[in-house]
Amino acid sequence: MSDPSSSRDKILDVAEALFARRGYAGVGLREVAETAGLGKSSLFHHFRGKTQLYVEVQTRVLERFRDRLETVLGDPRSPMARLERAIEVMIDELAEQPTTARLLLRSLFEEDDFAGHELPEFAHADAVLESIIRRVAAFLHEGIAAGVFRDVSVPDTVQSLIGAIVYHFASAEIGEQITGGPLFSAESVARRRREVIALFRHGLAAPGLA
Amino acid sequence: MSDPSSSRDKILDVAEALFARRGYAGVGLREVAETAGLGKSSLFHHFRGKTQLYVEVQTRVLERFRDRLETVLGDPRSPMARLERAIEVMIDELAEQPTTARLLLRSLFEEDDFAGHELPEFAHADAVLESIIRRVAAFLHEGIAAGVFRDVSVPDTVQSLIGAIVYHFASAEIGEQITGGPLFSAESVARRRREVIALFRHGLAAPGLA
DNA sequence: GTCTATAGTGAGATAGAC
DNA sequence: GTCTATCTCACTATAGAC
Repeated sequence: MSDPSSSRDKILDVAEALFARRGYAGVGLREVAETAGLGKSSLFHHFRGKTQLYVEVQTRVLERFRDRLETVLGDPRSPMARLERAIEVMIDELAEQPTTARLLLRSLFEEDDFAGHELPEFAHADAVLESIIRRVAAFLHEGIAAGVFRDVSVPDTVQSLIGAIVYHFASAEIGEQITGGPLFSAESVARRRREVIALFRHGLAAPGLA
Repeated sequence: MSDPSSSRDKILDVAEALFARRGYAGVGLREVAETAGLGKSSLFHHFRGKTQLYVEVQTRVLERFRDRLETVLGDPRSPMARLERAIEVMIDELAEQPTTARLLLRSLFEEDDFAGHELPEFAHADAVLESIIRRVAAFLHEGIAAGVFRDVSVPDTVQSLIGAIVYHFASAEIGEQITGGPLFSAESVARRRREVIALFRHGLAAPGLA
């Protein structure tokens, strides 16, 4: 979370927490403003409107995620070692910031929820998301070409990774009901890392390379 | 989808489609009523309010899902064969009704979005969801005890299954961007079935039983 | 069982003083 | 850069005629 020295950053931080919990339509600007310690009208000095605020929140989250993923997928290890490190890094990123997974999941399936598709900021957020997806897909193709991974469908594997990693940390109350404990405790996160890595290591490994 | 002979069913069908796309807060009763061919006030003759309507929509979806899952997990085959059939059945259920996955995913991480936790209908919907989760967890425990599955964390595996199956069909526009084609076409669904089954067959199999 | 009319509230957004 | 005041609109819900 950025240093909320300026009002702008404070608003973004507050809006991130609220949008993550209740989504675009479920949050009112009055609540954002009051939580940030401002009057409602002051928001419009910093953002052109609700949709722009939402898109900027999403963009911050997507860029944070992309930056951490970029560094780990680019290093010169074996595909399997990089897969495991990438899963670790993504899980750690989502575990450190409980709002991230929910916002990410919302950005993945909520496109209909708000009107902002025409904003220039929306195009940028979309480009960041697309670059993340392309980066992961390219990495999987490498691993298949190297004979380390099975000849899986890359798009389906991307979807399964998103499902296993992002959904879990977005699932909140239900996730805690399923796991029978907190999602974000150190031991719960460590177990999730182990389990997801094991699932995909066994699930993707080329035959004979188990 | 039920036969919309009665106004009540028609309203439920319309509300299901709208809530799936835009969530609880994103849908207004005016739009529901008009799409169903009624005046806004007529909704209140059939439902006590917006939250009850939403919970009934969710309940219908959850019960449909539970019923199909129940039959396949109970049959007397090997755990691995049942796992594969269960994945097939769940995917087919989500593929036949494009609204189902989105509503299911919303019910899994949107608990904060609306106030209806005190409704008696909510308790029932919650019980259905819990029974689905318990049923899957019990099945995984059986397979581990039989030595067919690795000694995985059952809750984490439940979460990974939900992620891989439900998220994919809820991902809509982004999912189509990732896969480069429609999510609900026959070939896309068939590929998803193959890929998810393969991932979990290899990912869960006990060593030496690949 | 559906309608019109309306109450009552809160939303997003704007104008303009300070 | 923040505020008060206000506009306009949509929302959930209710009352009561037909």
